[in-house]
Amino acid sequence: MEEIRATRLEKVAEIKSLGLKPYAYKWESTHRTTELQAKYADLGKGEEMGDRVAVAGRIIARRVFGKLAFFSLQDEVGTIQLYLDKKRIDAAMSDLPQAFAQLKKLTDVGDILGVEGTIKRTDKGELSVNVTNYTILTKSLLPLPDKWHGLTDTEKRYRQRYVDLIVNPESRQIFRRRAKITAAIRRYLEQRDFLEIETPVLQSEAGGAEARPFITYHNTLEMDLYLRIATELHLKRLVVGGFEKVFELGRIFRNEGVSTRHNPEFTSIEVYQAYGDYQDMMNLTEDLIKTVAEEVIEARSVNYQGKNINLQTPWRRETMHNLVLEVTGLDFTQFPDPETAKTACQEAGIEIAEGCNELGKMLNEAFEQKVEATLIQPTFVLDYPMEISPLAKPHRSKAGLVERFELFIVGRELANGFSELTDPIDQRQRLEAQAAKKAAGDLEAHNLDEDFLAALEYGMPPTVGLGIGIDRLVMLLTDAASIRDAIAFPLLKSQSKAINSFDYDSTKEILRVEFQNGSVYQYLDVPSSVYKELKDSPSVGQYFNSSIRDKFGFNREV
RNA sequence: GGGUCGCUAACUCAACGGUAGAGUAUCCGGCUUUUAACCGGCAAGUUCUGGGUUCGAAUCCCAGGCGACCCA
Repeated sequence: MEEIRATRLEKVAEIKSLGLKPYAYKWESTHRTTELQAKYADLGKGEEMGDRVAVAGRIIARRVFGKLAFFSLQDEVGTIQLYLDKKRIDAAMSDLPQAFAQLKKLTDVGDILGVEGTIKRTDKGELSVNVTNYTILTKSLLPLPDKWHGLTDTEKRYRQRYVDLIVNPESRQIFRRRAKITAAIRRYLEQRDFLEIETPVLQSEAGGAEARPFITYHNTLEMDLYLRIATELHLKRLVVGGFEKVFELGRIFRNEGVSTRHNPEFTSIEVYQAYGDYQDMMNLTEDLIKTVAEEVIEARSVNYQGKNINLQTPWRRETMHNLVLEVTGLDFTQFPDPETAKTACQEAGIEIAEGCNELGKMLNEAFEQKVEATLIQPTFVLDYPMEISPLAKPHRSKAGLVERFELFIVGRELANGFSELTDPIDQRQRLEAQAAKKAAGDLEAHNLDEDFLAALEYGMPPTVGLGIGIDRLVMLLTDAASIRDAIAFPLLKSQSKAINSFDYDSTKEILRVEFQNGSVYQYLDVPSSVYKELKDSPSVGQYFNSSIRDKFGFNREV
C-alpha cells in the first residue's frame, strides 16, 4: 500500500532530522537470540541479571503501552523479547530527547533494530532484554504479512522468498539444513581423499546424460554454447588424467518441464572412484547418505510426508528383473522375442510406445510404470538393460545388461551409479548408436563427444561413478513435498507485464513498447499490419502476449 | 501435454446475479507486565487481465495470464 510506504518514508525523514541514520553502517552484538535463551534458561520469573548484552534483529511484533513497550526481536536463529521501559531508556539515552517516545513513534514491525541492555525474565516468564539503548539500524518501508496467518500463498512464497524467510521460520530451517547437507557431503568425501574439481558449465556439446540442453551464445567467439546437462564426461577425463577419486557438487541445467520433482536447474553431485565397481559405490552411497542424515538430522530414520523411512544400512539390493517379476508377475528372462513381451506387457496394463521393440526398453517401462512408486524404503535396483545405459560397462555375467544401480527412496530416484564403460571401441559404438537416434529426431539422445572418446583411448582405469540428486535428498531430509520448497529461488514463469503505451516507426518497422514496470523494448521487423491489429485490439495486453511477444526479435531500450 | 482447483485491501479470508465486507497490519487517541495485548475511532479496493450475457457481474459465459495439486 502506497500510504504505508509514504508514512514510513516520512519516518525516515524524521529519523534523519533527529541526527540519526535510518540505514546504519554497523552493529556489534554480543549474542544471538538463541544463545541468550540457552544461557539464561534457568533465570526465574521476575529475576534480573546485571550482564550487559547487545543483540540485533528484525522487529516482528510490537506491544506498546503508555510508558512501557514489548517488542519481539528476531535474528537468524530465533527471537527474544525486548522490555522497553520509558524511564530507563530516557535516562540512558540523554543525547536523544524523548528517546522512548521516538522509539514508539518511529519504529514499525519489520524494522531492524540493535539494542543494548541487561537480561531480565518478566513476571510473566518471558526472557527479555531490559533495554537501555537502542539504534534503528534499518527502516523498513513495506509492511510484512499478517503475523498470525503469515504468508501462505505458495506463489508469493516462491516469488518473494525473502518475505517467506522473514515470516516463516520453518522455511529458513530448510535452507539452513540444505547448507548443512552439502557441507556434510563434502566433508564425508574429503575425509576419504576425494577431490572436488570444477568442470565447465558452458560447453560446445552437452553430454553425459539423456536430456535437452539450454542453448546460449558467446558474442565474441560467435558460437552457440550449451549449459551442461551432467558433469560425467569431464570428471571421467580427470580420472583418465590420473585423479583416482574426484567429485563435483554443482548446478546442472536441463531444458525440461517443471513439476514438484523437477526444476530446470538443479544441483547434483557426481563421484568417480578409480579401481572400484558398482558394488563398492553402493556401499559408499548408503554410508554417505546414512552418515549425512545422522549428522544433519541426528536420526537413523526420517519422516517423509507421513511415511517413516528407515535409513539403517544395509539397504535392500534387488535386480530390476526380480522387482518387475515380484510386482507384475512378468519374467523378462523368459520371453522368446520382443513381440511376446509386448503383448504380455500390454495385458499387464503397461503402456508400450508404438515403435518400441527392444526388450530392455520394455523392461524399463514395466519398472517405471509399476515398480518405482512401490519402492518406499531405500532400495538399490540393480542390473539395467544396456539399451538405456550407454555409458555403463557390460555386466560381467549377464548378457544384455550393464552393471548399474539406481537408488530409490519414497518411490523416487535419488541416485544413479554404474561401473563405467572403459572400453573406447565399445563406447564409440554405443555413442554412434545414440548419435544415429539423435539424427533420427530423438532430442534427448546422447551426443558423440570425440574428445571424450580420445580420452578413453589413452586408457581409463576401471572406475565406478555415482550421481545423487541433491535437491531430492534435501527434500527427503527436510520433509519438503515440492522441490520448490528445497530450492531458495525456484524457476517460475515471469508474470505478464502490463503495457503502458506503444508506438510504431513504419519506416524501420520497429514497435516500441513501454511496460508498466518502466522497461522499454523495441520489437524489430514488425509489419504494419501487426501494429494495426495491436492498435485495434480490444485487449492490447492479450494481443501482445499472443502475437508479438516471443514472435519478434527485440532490443531492450530501458 | 491432459484434468481439477485457486486468484477479492499490505496479509488471511467472506460475499456466489442486487450498496464489495471482516480480522490482522497501518494511521489517530487511551493504557507501566504484554506475548495473536486490550479498548475506541479513521482510512484502505483495476475483485488477475480482456471480451461477452444482463437493467445490473467479484459472482454466469468465452479467451488469456499466473500458481497449486493430480495424471501421463
